[in-house]
Amino acid sequence: MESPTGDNQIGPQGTETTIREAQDAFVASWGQMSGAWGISRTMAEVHALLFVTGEALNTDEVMERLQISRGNASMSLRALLEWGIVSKAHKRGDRKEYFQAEQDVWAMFRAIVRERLKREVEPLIAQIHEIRDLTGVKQKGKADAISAETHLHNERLDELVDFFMTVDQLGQRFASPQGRGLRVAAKMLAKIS
Amino acid sequence: MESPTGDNQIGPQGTETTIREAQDAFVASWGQMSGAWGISRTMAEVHALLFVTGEALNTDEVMERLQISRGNASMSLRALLEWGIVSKAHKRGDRKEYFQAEQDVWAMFRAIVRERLKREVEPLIAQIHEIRDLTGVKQKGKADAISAETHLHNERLDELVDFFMTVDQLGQRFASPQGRGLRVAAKMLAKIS
DNA sequence: TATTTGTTTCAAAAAATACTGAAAACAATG
DNA sequence: CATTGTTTTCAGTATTTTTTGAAACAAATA
Repeated sequence: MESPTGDNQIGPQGTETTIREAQDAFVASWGQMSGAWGISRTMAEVHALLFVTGEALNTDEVMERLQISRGNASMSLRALLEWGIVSKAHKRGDRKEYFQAEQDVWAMFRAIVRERLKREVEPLIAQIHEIRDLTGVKQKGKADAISAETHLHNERLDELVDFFMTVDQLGQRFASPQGRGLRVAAKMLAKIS
Repeated sequence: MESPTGDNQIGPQGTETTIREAQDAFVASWGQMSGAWGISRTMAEVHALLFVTGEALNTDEVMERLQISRGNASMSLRALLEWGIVSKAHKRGDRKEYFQAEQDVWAMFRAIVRERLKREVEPLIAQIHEIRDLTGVKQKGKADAISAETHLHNERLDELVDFFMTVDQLGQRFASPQGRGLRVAAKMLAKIS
């Protein structure tokens, strides 16, 4: 079939082809992980595309490159904006909106951690707290007539809440803008064998 | 309807009812998180049930309590065994297999981290490495005729691999049996404000 | 204000995923 | 090795999630 788009096939054809293949392979690879992270395949692929090209693309370019519908592209891009790992951009003399991915990998994962704490960990802590209160408020002093079974149940939930609160606090530190320094700390810590 | 099972309704009825409700609430709550973690709702619920009751239950008890089919229960339990957060147990004079959840919350998350590194992070590192090699092997010395675009592409993937390798190494330390000590370290680190 | 261009929404369709239930495989016991 | 009790498998079905595409909406232009 003939190419309907006037694609920029500058430079030696071999090189250009290879980079496009590498990009496509990355998009597919990133998309495969989507299931494990609780996001849709398309959302992961759109992010992968923006990240790996490093360019600011508009909705039509994303649709064309990933062969997806307009609605799907629109929703995926909006979700990525909400996650804070993609931002809007504009080009002079063009009314279309362009989208670009955060290029700093550490900044990108700080944003992801921030968002997952907010969406998953914190609501879970709140819920477990509520459930915990069903079987007696946490207070050492009260020598109430609590069955051994209830006591164990309470201890299990307390331990869980404690764990998630630690995760939340650690995550917050990592995710905060000041958390930048953690990049160095983490790499050092990881290396010590 | 009449209760077909001779359930152990020992103790004051009020107390027993409350703990059952708290357990059910926890099962539901834990089940809700399943989507975000890429596992099925049932698998999360089965784990929640075993964790929150602290008991060793057999397949029929799990089926009855969660109102799920035998096949579903069997597959969920096996998956949990593979994750290493549930183990088999046996009762004297009973041919059925019983299942119990890891009760130490930190040990449980060490197992989860270990498994997720193995299933998700490490394969991803391998894949990105392959993709990276499509556009030239990593070697500073080679003053090859590489386009600026390719150079940037390579840098992006290198940064990503580097990040995931750091995560993998940090995770391994946390997940290792020796990582036990990290529990204390993490709690301390989280508290410093 | 009408027109043109671009974006969002959402009901319906498609695709992916999870669940059931019954049969097969397996294991313990006499 | 036949019987009985238990677990696993898997084809078919049900449910949930994702995607499409067209209408509604919004913003800029003439």
